[in-house]
Amino acid sequence: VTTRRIDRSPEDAHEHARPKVAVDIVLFAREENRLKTFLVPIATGPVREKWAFPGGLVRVNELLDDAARRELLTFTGLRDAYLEQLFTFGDPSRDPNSHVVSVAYMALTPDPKRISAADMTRGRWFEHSRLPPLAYDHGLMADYAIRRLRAKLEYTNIAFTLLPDEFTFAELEQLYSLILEREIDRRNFRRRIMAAKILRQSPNQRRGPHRPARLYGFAQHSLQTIEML
Amino acid sequence: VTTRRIDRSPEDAHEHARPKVAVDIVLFAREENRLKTFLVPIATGPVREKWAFPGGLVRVNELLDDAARRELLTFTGLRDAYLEQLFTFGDPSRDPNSHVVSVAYMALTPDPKRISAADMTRGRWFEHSRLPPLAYDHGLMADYAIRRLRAKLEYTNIAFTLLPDEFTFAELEQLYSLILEREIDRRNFRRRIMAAKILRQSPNQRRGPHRPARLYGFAQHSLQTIEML
DNA sequence: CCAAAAGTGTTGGCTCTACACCCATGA
DNA sequence: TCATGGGTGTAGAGCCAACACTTTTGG
Repeated sequence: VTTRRIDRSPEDAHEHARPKVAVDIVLFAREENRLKTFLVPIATGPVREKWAFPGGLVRVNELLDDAARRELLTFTGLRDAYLEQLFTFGDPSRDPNSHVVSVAYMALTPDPKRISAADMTRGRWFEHSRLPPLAYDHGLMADYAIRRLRAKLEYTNIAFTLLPDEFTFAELEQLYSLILEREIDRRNFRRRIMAAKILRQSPNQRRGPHRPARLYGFAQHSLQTIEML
Repeated sequence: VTTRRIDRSPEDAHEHARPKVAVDIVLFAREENRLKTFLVPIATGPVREKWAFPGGLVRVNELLDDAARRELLTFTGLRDAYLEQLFTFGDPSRDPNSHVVSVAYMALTPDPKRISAADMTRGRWFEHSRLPPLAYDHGLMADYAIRRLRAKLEYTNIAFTLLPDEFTFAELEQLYSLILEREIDRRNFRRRIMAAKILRQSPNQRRGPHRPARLYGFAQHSLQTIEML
């Protein structure tokens, strides 16, 4: 009888002959009405001169989510970004150095500015539509992440992770338009968002050289699944 | 003899202190108009007396998909099931023996009977709605898999992986009804499936003590994304 | 001729899309 | 008073859900 997962294989005789486990984090934020992604330069090795998402090896007895949070903190100083597992990339040739299985995460933060100057020396923001050459298979990860983000915008309240506590309807609409890369009808959009009941209205207003805008916040800061577009 | 049944800190603190990588496969098939899942008994160790999905460690320089195919072949003899990565489970406590990060896959096959008698000694089919106690976090995997399958039934032609080359419309409808656990209106269903243009009509018929049924097959045996329910 | 499953259309309600003008404010 | 962005309603089209009877065969 074949039993499960008892370490019998020849590889296991020598302990190092196992794939390593890493996490990589595709961090998105909205800045200057652009969708941006945080990248770190690779200084040495076969893929130097390229950029990569923040990431690193998972430690023994560490949760995957914790490893992702730890690496994100290390590279950006962010402590409370939204995190979501995307996909696991395991092609042995994805990293020319050794066989690394990488669990890709998407991270979303409302304030890219919170990354301190010190942390900014470790990497920088790029406009998502104009990424530099990426190391490993990080181009695949970028594609996967943006597709997931687009999909979730349409059927969840995930936008709360990318907006500050208070924002105008126009800002919410711009966020959608930006990420989905299409124009959005203001009236239909407002009607649907209101029907979804995911916003609370704030007593405050945003003022400017024009009619003041009402401010809103998300009613819940946890992911809700609701058909909205 | 099992190596490293319990690999604990003294050794793990050093260079071998890395999580292992495994794959686990949630295999679904339709049999006797029930949705069934293949499980393997755990013979020994802390979780004996429980059942688990087929799976095992990923080898160095092996693709994740290849590892999943290999383990599926080992446990079931199936060579050409549909395979799709689901999610990666990495809680260090999920396996009491050691820290194993497991990449869960969903597998789908049209003919559960193809599993030979020899392979059936390694495990057996269970009705998905009546699973025995599962080892590790395989209950989570089962949930994740069925949710993914339900979702994909609604917006892809994934049903081709669970049906033989030719089938009647009633069989297709039963498959949907079975997995989605709800009744389906025959007329509306037929209209939508036809509108999606995913079927080719066969010249053959299925006969019985009643009006013969036209046979159909899927036009493409590759995954297509098309809104269909 | 009976039992059993296969096959087929229509209607009303609802949802979605397209579309343009007035409002409130600061300068 | 003007420039700027904020806020609002409606009508027509298309889509979807609900619903029941006739057909074809084998026994």
